Amino acid sequence: MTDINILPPDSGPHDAAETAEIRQAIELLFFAYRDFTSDPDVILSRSGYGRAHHRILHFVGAYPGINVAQLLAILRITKQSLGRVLKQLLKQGFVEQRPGKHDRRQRLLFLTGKGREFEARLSSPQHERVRRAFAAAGPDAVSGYLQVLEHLINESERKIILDAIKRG
Amino acid sequence: MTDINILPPDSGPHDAAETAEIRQAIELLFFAYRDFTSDPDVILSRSGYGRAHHRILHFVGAYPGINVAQLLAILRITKQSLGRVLKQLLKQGFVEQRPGKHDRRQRLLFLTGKGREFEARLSSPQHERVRRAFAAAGPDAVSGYLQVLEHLINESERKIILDAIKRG
DNA sequence: TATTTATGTCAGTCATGTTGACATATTTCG
DNA sequence: CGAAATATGTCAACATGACTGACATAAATA
Repeated sequence: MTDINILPPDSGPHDAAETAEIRQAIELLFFAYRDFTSDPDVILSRSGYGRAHHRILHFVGAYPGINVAQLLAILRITKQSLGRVLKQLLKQGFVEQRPGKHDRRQRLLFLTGKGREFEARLSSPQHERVRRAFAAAGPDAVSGYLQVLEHLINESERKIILDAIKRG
Repeated sequence: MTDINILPPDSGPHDAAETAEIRQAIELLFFAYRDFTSDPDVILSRSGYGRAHHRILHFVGAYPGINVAQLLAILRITKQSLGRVLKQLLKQGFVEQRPGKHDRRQRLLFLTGKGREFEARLSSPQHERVRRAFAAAGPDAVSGYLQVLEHLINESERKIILDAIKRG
């Protein structure tokens, strides 16, 4: 037992206390996201739609005139997956398509009045949750929150996404 | 046209600029979570497992001796859903069960050595992502980030969850 | 004109969630 | 002690939303 135990045991490439902090932060993100996404689910399941519908409604609402390829890139799903859900939203009159001005192969997507109404109803409990959390945590905390989220995004796409979000 | 247009148009119960800020924050959370969860997917799909397996491995690893009911409450799924995935993890020797000391009906869950190893491999890219984001954003931002996440959690369970996370 | 691109669609499969019903062991209550 | 409640497991059927692979059409581009 001639060890000189200055460092804590099992201190690998990363500090153990720091690792615990990271684990806690990961769990916090899990729980926050779990509750955050549960808000629209109540309304959705009563209406016979799912989260996939909400995601489409959100991004078409936020970026009117978005095309199919862009939507696919955002959602990271295949066109077959998107197609099934989007077809329903078109048929129900929540979303409409117009051919692109410059490229007439493209189908630009827009929410109809009915679509905007439904999207707002789905989003409102989520908006309220975020609004309350921001108010409770205060502006400095919000700023830090946004900074960390930005850095969690893949660096390769970070700039493009941030630009799009701010313009949207 | 005798309107006195002092307020911006369509200013409902909430300020329009604030609403835009909330929408941006929601999208940022979506993109951050999307990329955050994509990390283990690469390893998982190569191994023939899914996110459901990872979630179980994470929480059993973080809370050794957790029982089935607690795990169900955290994941918010039915015991049938949990059962299917947990059964595989037991059979593959990643998780083991021991009867509860006080209540022998309970099955307390633990990771095996093999399970700890696999969990660490799955989590490491996620940990690295968070670690880098925290380092880039700085300690004050991290503190704000955590504060906001806490307030996004349902208020009714917030205290219990936070206590559990900090003890875990 | 030939090729590439943007989109749509058919068919089959998989992962993971759901509900409902029922079984077993154990604890707790009257 | 015996009855009821609890913790867990399991069977079956079904829904949602992912996936792959193949193929079709219209429009842009080389």
